[in-house]
Amino acid sequence: MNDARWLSEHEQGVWRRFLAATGRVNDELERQLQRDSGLPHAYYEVLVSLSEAPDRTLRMSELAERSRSSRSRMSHAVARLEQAGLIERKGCPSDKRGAFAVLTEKGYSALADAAPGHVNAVREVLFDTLTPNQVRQLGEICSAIIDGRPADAE
Amino acid sequence: MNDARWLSEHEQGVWRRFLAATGRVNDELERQLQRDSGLPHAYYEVLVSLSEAPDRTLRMSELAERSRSSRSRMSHAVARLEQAGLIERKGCPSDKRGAFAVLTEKGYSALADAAPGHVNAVREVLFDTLTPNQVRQLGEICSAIIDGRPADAE
DNA sequence: CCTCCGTGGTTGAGCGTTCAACTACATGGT
DNA sequence: ACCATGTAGTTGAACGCTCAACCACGGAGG
Repeated sequence: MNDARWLSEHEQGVWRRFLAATGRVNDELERQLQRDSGLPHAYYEVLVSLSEAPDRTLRMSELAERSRSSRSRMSHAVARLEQAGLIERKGCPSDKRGAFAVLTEKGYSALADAAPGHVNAVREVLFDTLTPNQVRQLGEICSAIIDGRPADAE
Repeated sequence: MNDARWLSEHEQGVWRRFLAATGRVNDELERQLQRDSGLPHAYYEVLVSLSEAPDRTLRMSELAERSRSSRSRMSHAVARLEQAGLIERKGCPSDKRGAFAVLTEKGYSALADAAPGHVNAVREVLFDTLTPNQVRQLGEICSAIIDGRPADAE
């Protein structure tokens, strides 16, 4: 068990705190949303994506991309949200394989009801605990991770 | 939909990148571990906790705490890992309600086999993309989030 | 001793995610 | 026109997590 580039003591500390911190953020959000709106965070984000799209409508694959989700997952999710009346499916005339997901009125108000509590939870668990400088740093760190290569930061 | 402390443009950008970045890290690790070892990341961490404990043994509740997990989840997890032969359960003589989880030899070698690839994945997705300064910043940010209150950082 | 409550841990149902098929349609080449 | 290949989306089974209920034991008070 000693033939690889192990983490230094410091790196290991950061890594464990990273897991603890991101775990805490996720758990907090998940519990808050589930408790107050009966929605998993992933489904909440689907509603957000649709609410921001023109005509509150998106292709399934667009929706999957924006939620960084697989097509399969989105299929299941939309099925569930449809049966809850928050989304409707519509076929695509120009490409008969395609399908649109449309946010219903009920879906929009569910989102509007859920949003304030959600934003509040995000503030409490993240932004209220960080200095403005740390928020900026976190933004750059996340950009670097997303891009998957070193970013030029101070 | 306008009666709460909404996020500023900048905060929203950071928040979305935060979700994308942490999602990416999680997905990457989950896939790598599942592919190369057939273990979910959560189960891998259980093995790590046990491997670091004296006699490679821990009480169920200790194990749950260290993995920031519920007792129920740990019960299911240990059941699964036991049936895979990586862990054994032992009763506690002094408190007949209690139960110990013990890492087996097979469990230890499964961990030893999985560790290098895992560490490598952690490096690739996180530490290789950040400057040393950013790593330090990330550590402090995570500490602040864990503590749930502002930390005094530069 | 007995009762009451708190604790350690397990169980089962319900749900979301994953993975590997699978259907249906589009598109390019011959 | 035909076939191959690729793309859009769905489906079902397996699995992990959550939640509420539950069992078994320990400890304190009467």
